[in-house]
Amino acid sequence: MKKLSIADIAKHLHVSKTTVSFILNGRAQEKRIGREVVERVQKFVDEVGYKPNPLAKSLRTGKSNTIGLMVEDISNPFFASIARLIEDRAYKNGYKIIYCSTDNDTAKTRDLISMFRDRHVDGYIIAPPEGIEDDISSLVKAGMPVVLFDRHLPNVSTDFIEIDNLFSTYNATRHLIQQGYKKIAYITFANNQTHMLARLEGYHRALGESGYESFVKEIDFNQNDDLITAPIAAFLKKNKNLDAVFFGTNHVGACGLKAITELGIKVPTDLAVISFDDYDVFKLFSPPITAIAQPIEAIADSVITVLLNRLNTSSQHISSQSIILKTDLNIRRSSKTE
Amino acid sequence: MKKLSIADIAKHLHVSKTTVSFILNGRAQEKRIGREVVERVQKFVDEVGYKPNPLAKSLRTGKSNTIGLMVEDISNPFFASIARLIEDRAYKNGYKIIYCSTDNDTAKTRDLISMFRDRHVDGYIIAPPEGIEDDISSLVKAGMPVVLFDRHLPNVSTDFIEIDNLFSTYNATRHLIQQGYKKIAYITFANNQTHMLARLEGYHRALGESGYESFVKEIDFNQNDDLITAPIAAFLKKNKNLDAVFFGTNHVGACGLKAITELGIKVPTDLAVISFDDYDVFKLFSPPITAIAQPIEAIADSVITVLLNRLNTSSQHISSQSIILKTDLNIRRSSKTE
DNA sequence: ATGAAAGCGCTAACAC
DNA sequence: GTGTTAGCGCTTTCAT
Repeated sequence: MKKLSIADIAKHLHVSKTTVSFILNGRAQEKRIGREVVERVQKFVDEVGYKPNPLAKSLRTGKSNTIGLMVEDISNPFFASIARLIEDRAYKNGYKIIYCSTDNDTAKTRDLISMFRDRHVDGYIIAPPEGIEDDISSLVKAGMPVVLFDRHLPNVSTDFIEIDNLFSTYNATRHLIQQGYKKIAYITFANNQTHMLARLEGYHRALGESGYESFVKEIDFNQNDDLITAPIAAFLKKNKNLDAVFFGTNHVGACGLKAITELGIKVPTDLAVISFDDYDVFKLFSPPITAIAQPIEAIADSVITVLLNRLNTSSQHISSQSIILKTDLNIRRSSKTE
Repeated sequence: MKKLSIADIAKHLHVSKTTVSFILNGRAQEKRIGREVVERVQKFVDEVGYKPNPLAKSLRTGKSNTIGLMVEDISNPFFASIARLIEDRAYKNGYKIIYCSTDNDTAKTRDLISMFRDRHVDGYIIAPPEGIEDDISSLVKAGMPVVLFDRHLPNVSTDFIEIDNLFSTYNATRHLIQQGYKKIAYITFANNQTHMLARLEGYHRALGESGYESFVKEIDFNQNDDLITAPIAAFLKKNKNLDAVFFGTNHVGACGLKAITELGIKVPTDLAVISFDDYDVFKLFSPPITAIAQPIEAIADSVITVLLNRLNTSSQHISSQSIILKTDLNIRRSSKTE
């Protein structure tokens, strides 16, 4: 039983392909096609379960009903959760997602973008790595809907969704200070993108207000956890005078806890701990770790809403919009003195 | 600057589309096209960076170079990691992945399969939910390459990759028994699929050999963690006489630890703990949790190798193959008496 | 060894 | 209102 085409339907019903096509695309009314015909076509289509071939449709219309999603690493729970929510919303709106992990690697990302473009994706959702400005710009200039999230590119004018990174770390650092901690270190990935710079800035600002010294340790981004854990352990070992440590991402935080465990450091008596991103590990660690929770649902929702909006209204005249979302500081025992 | 088509190339070079097409598809030799022509075409194509439109190609050939990946939940670290590895390998082989989460929901999965089929995916990688036998069967009968993983469907003859579930739980339960534990509970999702039944069976077999009583608690699969944690907590509260507990999946394990923490149960003094699947949380919990680690890389590798193999050799005469992989029991402090 | 042309299944401009 | 038809960009048969 071969799959039937619109031509088969038309022939069987003794009407033309056009008529069927119009009806299927909901333009029957607009084209003033007779009720009776519309019903006959609808009925038959339902009966045989005919579905237009999306490939042919895409070739003809130039739209693929596909969204390209590029995250840092799909196996990172933060990105995986967001991907999950975006996926749901996209499918509900008739779009499918093709995704890939950039590893924060510019060259890889460039390849991936060109692959997406070859595949004729209709829109892009990207957590961009450094140095990818030009590629994104040319995408935008070509009229492609592009929504950035998690971070943005200052010189590229396109939609983006971010959280209030600066306030988040500022607020969390203030919390540590209020708890009486004075020697607060900040451990993070070496990264000069908006989100990480803002986080660092929030930390510095809070310390500055209290006239405290800052201790920053930057780790190179890496897929291998040992290469993250080891430098953290070394740093903590060398700086025994610290009384608190702030981890800049969930990944750094998880590796940091590994280092702390290995070194036998007691939390919070020896060292208070806060991490960016909330994560199973932080809730279950003993003591539970104070963490900055990003509003995953709200992020995913905003991202897809903004993108679908662009996709549907072909209106280029909406200039780019940015949405900044709030985070929650979940205070747990790792950062409390009493 | 419009994207050029094969016709543009042909016109520019004063050859026919056919010639260009043959050269691009590496059939120059076979078609005995002159070296000189081949080189000219190659050079020009490289120069202008021409890429054939995959949509048109797909429409014509019926192949989409797309693999459909269906997992239980892409935000589960186990599936996310596997997806990540499969993604890498697939891209390297010119395939793209479109994925979705089934939530172990048969109706949803059915819809998703039909969507994938409409999209003309070339092959399927599926962690199937219960009750989906017929749909998978008809896929297989239609000649589609389908690789199942994590679990399989006994009545469907297609390739699958699994781990040795029965031995894994048997072995881990034996370990608990050797450590002197006698009242060992097994907490798992209510599920009648091959992998979960085998795990349960391994547990029972080990207990049976020692003549110990079994205590099984089944939890309904759910997206909401609280609805998993609560019944576990209730179970543990009601059965204070237990001296060890075995969690059947990483998700149950993580929620179980939450329950244990909330109840203030001391591990392993009050209760020894083992979980299926290894996971950050288990390594960092204090004490670290003994866990059965699945060979993620090997699973992903086998899955994609088997599928690519099917995809390339159009040989239907390879009857279905199954691969069973070994797990590692990572013994940690949560299950040791001394 | 190379080219003309058919056709994959669909949409939409244009004719009637 | 409905039908005819020309493509979208590619592969491949068949003729030369």
